[in-house]
Amino acid sequence: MKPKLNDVAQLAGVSVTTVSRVINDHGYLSERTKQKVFAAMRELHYQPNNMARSLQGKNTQLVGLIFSDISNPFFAELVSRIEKILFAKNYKVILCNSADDPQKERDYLQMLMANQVDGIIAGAHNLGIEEYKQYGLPIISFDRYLSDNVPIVSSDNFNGGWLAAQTLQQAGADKIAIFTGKSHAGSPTNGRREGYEAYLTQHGLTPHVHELPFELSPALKTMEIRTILENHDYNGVFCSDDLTALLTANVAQQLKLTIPTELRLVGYDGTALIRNYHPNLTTIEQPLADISTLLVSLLLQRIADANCKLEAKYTLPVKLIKGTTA
Amino acid sequence: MKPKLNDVAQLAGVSVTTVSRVINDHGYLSERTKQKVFAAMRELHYQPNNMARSLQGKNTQLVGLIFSDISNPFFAELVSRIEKILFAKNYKVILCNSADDPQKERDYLQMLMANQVDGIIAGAHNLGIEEYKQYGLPIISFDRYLSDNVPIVSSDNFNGGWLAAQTLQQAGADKIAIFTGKSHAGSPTNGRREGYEAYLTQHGLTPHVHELPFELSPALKTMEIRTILENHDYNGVFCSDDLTALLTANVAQQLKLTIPTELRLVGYDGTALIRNYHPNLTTIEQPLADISTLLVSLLLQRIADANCKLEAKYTLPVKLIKGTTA
DNA sequence: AGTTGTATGTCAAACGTTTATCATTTTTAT
DNA sequence: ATAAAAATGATAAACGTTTGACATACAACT
Repeated sequence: MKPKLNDVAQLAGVSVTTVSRVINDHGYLSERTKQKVFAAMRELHYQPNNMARSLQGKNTQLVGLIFSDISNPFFAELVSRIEKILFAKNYKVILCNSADDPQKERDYLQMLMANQVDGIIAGAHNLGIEEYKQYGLPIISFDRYLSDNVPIVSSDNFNGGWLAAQTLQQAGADKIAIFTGKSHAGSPTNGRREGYEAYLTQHGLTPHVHELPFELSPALKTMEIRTILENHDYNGVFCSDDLTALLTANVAQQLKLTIPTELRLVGYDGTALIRNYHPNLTTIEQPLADISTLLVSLLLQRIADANCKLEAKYTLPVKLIKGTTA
Repeated sequence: MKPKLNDVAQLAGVSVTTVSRVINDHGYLSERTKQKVFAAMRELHYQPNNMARSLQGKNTQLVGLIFSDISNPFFAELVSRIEKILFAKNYKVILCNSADDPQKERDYLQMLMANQVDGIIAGAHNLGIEEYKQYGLPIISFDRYLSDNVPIVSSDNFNGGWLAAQTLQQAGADKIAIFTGKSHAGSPTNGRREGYEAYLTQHGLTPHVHELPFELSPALKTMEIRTILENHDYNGVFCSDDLTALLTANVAQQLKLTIPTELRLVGYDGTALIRNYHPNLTTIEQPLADISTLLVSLLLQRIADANCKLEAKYTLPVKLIKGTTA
């Protein structure tokens, strides 16, 4: 069987109390006993049982991460960063792919509660989850409204949309469309569209909004995009995420539209993946490092003090990544 | 405070024993009491404390996932799939990004032990982790040798390399290089190189092996590739992963090498991401769905019966995805 | 009538750890 | 030598749940 506190105590020739004191650095302890105990722990490969510890009242040092799907590179990078930061602070991460399914999201919430997580970072795309309120658990949200007392961290979507439109115009485009996700209240892509629209109308251009349902498969999305590009003579397109921008670039190639002379293209997100493997793509970069750091930092504050006052919304600046597509 | 078993019992007007019986479906129970208890649980938003349950002997239903870095799309997709399958089977996932750092990997192992996970699926890239042996925990490995009693699931790397070489030759290439990771014993990319070499030598061609250190940044890798392509007149390149293939394609474009007429290109992995967003890339697809299913299935077998006999190695077939680059 | 099966209850031990209390011993300082 | 401080131990309660032992009650069969 696995070694337990008692076994360590026996091997070290001390009492359980002392071993526990050593582990928790509690009360008076001589250097000599500490060493004896550590030696015994090493020899037995002893690992304190976290279940028992947290039953006692200790934190579980577990954090739940709810995102729609980490096979999306944007979330993959975000989750990867968050995990790294949390691990460095001695927290572990329980991963939840909600797949944008409200029921799954609810199930995940239940499960995380049952596992006594110390807090949750959520960045899924569903809305109307009333449940987030009732659990008196520290929660921080990424780029999405969950409930009144849940702080939101996001990048400056409005300015991002504005910047994208500006970039397209300054690159010579004057018939500029936006390809974005279905807009429901609270969705982050709304801000991007609004920024885009604001820039265009302020500069005497007409916005052309095309909503591509988020859940569409890439193949279907490609078809839609092809139809759109064939039936309008846009010379500039702002895609509200980089993956859609890639699809658009593919379609442009099929249609023999040269980029950027005939069609200018701007994406959104600017993950490391895109910057590294598609350096040509002009895009709006979300500051993923800062976002991750802030998300974690806010969560830990809430965990340390459940009532600590936090802002309702934290907006981080975006950055234009100038490629060759616009 | 959070509701506990006792509160549910009081509200339902039954004993704690009965509530516990309902939850665990244990012993005789009338439909009426069951309903009463469920109603009370719902009303209180009761969630059994998993810490207490597992202390008492129940499984934690937690599985540790150790991968080098999920910001790599290949691992992102793999982890995403594994998580989905496990969630459907009522398991939760603790995510570990080992970053190919043996010390981090050791720390993660310790942590997972401390959290009483029921098992581990590991697909990191380090070797020589003796620790995997001593923990008497069900472990399944993806594409990597860990220890004698740890079953390995992998795709048919040798055949993949063979197929890639064959595809390049049949597309008209006769000076065919391979860009692969540093080869250390046990690394999966070795098989791919061996398959490539075997095909070439058997067909009277000379293998040209270029090892690009795995940890090189994409920018440095790009420089390396550029140097290589400038100094040799290869007309076919097999990259042992798709991301390197993308870099190679970028470099080819810079050097005005047309693909596939002047340079033929084959990648490896064939994630959904690549298939969806780079449908042109000819690549060798690893069966990620089958791999995930098998990894989980083997792990659950081991969890159910720690001594169940499993094969040392499970090799799944790969598939050529014919694009336009070779 | 007695037997059996079903349904519930009471009680207490157990899981592995933490922590408080009280007691005791050893060390150090004066 | 004496007091104070430091180091350890023994004991037990607590965390929330499961589970077994045992008791009781009521129904439905013979």
